[in-house]
Amino acid sequence: MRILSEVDQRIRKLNEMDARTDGEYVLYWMRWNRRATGNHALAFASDLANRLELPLLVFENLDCEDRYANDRRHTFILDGVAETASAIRKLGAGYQFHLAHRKGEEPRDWRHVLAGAAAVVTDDFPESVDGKLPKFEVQAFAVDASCVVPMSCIETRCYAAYSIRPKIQKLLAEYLRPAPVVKLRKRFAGAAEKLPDVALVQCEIDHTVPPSTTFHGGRKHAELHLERFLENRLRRYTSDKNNPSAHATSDLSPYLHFGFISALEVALAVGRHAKEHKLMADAFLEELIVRRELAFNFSRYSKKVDSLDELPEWARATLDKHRKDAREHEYTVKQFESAETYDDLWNATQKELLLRGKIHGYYRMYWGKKIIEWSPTPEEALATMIHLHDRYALDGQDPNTYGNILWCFGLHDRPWNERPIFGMVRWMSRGGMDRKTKVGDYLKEIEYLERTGKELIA
DNA sequence: ATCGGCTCGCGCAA
DNA sequence: TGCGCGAAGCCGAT
Repeated sequence: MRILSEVDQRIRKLNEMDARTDGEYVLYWMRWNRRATGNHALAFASDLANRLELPLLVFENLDCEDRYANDRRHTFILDGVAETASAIRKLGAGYQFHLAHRKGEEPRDWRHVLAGAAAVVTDDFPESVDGKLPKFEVQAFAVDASCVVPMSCIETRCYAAYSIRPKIQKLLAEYLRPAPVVKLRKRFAGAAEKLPDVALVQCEIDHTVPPSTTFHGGRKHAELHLERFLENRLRRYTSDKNNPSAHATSDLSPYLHFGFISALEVALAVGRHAKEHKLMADAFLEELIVRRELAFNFSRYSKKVDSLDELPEWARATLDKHRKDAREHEYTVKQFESAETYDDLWNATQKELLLRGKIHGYYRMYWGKKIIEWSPTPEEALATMIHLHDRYALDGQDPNTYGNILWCFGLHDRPWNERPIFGMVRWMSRGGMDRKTKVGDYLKEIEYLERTGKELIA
């Protein structure tokens, strides 16, 4: 009983319909949480299937609709499909995956799959990032399986970490527990459908962005990263997290973004190590939960996440006041994209994005601040950052990423000394990077990665 | 090396 | 109504 009430806050009815009595199964449309374990949406769908005495069918798909759809993201997603399929089928549910090859192509059998559903469950995600969900002609639910503390528990927009932190802390005891494991009572009948043969060349996507040199998709790789973090990195986390060449962070953001692993699963795993590394765990959980969920809160209460409109008033005013300030260096999107600035550290961070598909969190702040400094206007700087993330980052198009990018413009931050271009928005300098991080080691690492396509330290 | 000031406004105590 | 303090810093004074 407890479990159900606990799950309630995660569940949003998408309409007032009843389950269809002639339905053959409950359908879970897996979109943001591509995993078979630790998934509240899957758990709710399973529970619903049991209550209706029906089997469960999981439908996952990948289309070419995103204008930035490319080999990198497609590969990362497809890496995980066989694993997900086998794990879902082991639960006794059906699993279908559809890969669209053309833009505008409706998932094969989608109408047919929908027509057989007594009810539909899908992942809940902030609409400013997710877009509008289709109208379902059948009972439908959206479940928040992304946040540790469900987004709906925080009923106001929060202006900074300090305002969401106590709210989350208070609810953590209730929500920091594993997603329920639900045993399906009815097996999905019928032979397992063959997974699609993957021929990326045939997909109508951008083939000029190659797969990441470093990150492979799927549950197994997510778990390997988590294990490596717990074994080798967590104990150094607070001292080294802002020194990229020390590799003390989890590198889990691509896996969290595609839902191969959940923040809750990571938090619980870190919690089990917390006795030995209490302070480290606290610092990590602050970022994994408080700051990540502050970003979800921002997306949830924003109309647009890719604009400066939602910045605090002081930030918009101060950036506007300095709009016409002279730029000592100014670059075009193309120059940024191909890492052609005068600053070797900045160029290396951009190359990290081009090659690994992800920039270390600390250097990403520097990367963003410099794009503001070297762009003709704040609006163009924002557009450049979003373009580069959309195109190259495996953790792009995520509430967390929009939060990180807009932080560079003052979101969730406070004013500081007024200076050119930035006004009172916090500034970061190359001197600071040289002082606080081992820039030389990082440059070597990226140079090696660029030359060989391999990581210097495996 | 360390420290205070910078500057605004939310959120809570009173 | 007042007050403390804050998403990751910088700079200049000591």
